[in-house]
Amino acid sequence: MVTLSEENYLKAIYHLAKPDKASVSTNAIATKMLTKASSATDMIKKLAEKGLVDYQKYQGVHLTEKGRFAAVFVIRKHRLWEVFLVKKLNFSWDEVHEVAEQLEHIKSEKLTQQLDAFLDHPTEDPHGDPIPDCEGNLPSTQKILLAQIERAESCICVGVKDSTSQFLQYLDKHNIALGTKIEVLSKESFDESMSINVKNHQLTISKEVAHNLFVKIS
Amino acid sequence: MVTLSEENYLKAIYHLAKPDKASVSTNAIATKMLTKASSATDMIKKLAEKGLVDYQKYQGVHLTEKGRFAAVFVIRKHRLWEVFLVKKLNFSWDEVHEVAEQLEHIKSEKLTQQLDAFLDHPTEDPHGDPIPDCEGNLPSTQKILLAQIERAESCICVGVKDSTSQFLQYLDKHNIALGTKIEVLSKESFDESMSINVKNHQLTISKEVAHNLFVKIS
DNA sequence: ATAAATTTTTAGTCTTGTCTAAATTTTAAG
DNA sequence: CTTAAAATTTAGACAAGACTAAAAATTTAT
Repeated sequence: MVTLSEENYLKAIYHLAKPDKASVSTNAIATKMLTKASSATDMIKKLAEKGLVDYQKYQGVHLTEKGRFAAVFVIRKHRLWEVFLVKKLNFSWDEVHEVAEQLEHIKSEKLTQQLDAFLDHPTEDPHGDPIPDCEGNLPSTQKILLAQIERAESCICVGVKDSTSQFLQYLDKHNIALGTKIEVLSKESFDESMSINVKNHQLTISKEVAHNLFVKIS
Repeated sequence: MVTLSEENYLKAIYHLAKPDKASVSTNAIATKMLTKASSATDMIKKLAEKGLVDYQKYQGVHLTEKGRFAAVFVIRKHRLWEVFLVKKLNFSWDEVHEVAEQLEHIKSEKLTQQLDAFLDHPTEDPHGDPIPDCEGNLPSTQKILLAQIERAESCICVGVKDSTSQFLQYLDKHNIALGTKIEVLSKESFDESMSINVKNHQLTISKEVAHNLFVKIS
C-alpha cells in the first residue's frame, strides 16, 4: 500500500528524473514538494524500504521499476480526470489541476478503467500531455519548444510546459489553444522575443512564453 | 478546514442522530467508526473546538448547524458520486460504496455543482437514498419497511436500509431492484417471514430481508 | 440508596509526515 | 590539496489520529 504522500513524492521524483537517467537530489525533491530537505530524506528512506526507489546516502535516488510504475499510474489517473473535468464537466484547462491533484489518489482499478473507457481512451490531457496506458507506457511524442524555432516557419500548438493558470489564461486571451496554428514571422536575437501570427492576428511573445509552449512543425 | 477524518466522524454522528434529536453517545460513535471510545473522545473534542458539535463531558454530542451542514454536504457528494458510478461508469449498486467513500472527500465546490448538473440533478442515489440539495435540504420521503406491511398488499421497492454488497446481491439474484413491484401474499407470524410475488415469481423472504427493504404502497 | 456494571475520559504511547538545529558528507574554490 | 560552501543526514520535537490501561462519572440493579 502506497500512501497519498508517498504517491506525491513518487510523482515529483518521476518528473524530476524524466529527461535523463541521472539521480534525483534530495534538495530537488524537497523544493518540488515545498518541504524541507530533512523531510525529503525521511520520505526517501520510507520509499527505499518499500522498494520504490534505489537510494544511497548522499547520492540521491532513482525510481525502481515498481516506483516508476506507481508514479506513472498516478499520472495516468491525474490526466484522465483532467480530461473528464474539461470534456464532461465544462472546466477550463486552467481550472483542472488542483482538483485532479485530489482525484488522482482515489484507489479503484475499476474506476480508472471505466473512466478511461467512458472518455474513449484519450491519449492526451487538456494541456497536451500524453496519458500513459494501463501498462504504464507513454506514447512517444515529438514536440519541440516554440523557442527552438529559429526561422520563419509554421507550426501547431501541441502542449504547454508551464500549466499554471496564469500562463493558460494568457494563452486563452490570445486565442492560443491546443491545435492552434502558429506562424513564426521573426525572432529578435536581442531578447529572444518572437513575432508570430495567430488566427490572422500578429502578436509579439516574450522568451518566457516561447519557452513554455510546445509545438510541432506543420 | 475540516479534515477527512473529521468529515467521517460528522457523517457518523449525523447518521446516528438521524431519527430523533437525542444526543449521540461516545460509544455509539466509536462503534460506528470502528475505533475505540478514547479515540472518539479525542475527536469529539476537536469537533467541539471547531464549533461542529455541542459537547458536554459524559453527555454525548449534538451536531451544530455548521456541523450538520458539513455532514450533509459530504453525504450529498457521496450520493452524487454513486449516481455517477452507476449511470456513467457501469458500476453495479453493490460496488459503489467503497469508491464513493473516497470521492466524497474531494474538495471543490465547482466539481460538485457541475457533477450534479451533468447527472441532471438526481434526487436519489442508486440505493434509493435521497440526495440533499446544495443548501443541505433533504427531500422528505415517506417510505416504510416491507416488514411493516401486515396484510396482502401491493407495494414498490424504493430503497434499502442495509446496503452491503451481500444484501444487494441477494436482491439482484431475486430480481428486486428500485422500482420493482412487490406483492405481499402472506406473512408468517411465527418467524415474520413473508411470502411475496416478484415479477411472477413467488418467493419467501426472511424477517432480515423484510427489515432491510424500503417500499411505498402502490 | 448504595454497590456493581457500564460508559466515558484521561494519561501516556505510537505512527506518519512535518519541522528546526546541529552534525556530517560532498563539492567547489583557491 | 586543503578549506570554505553547499548539500544531506541525524537528532529531537510537534500535530493528527489512533491505541492501551487506568481513573472517573454515570447508570443500573439490588
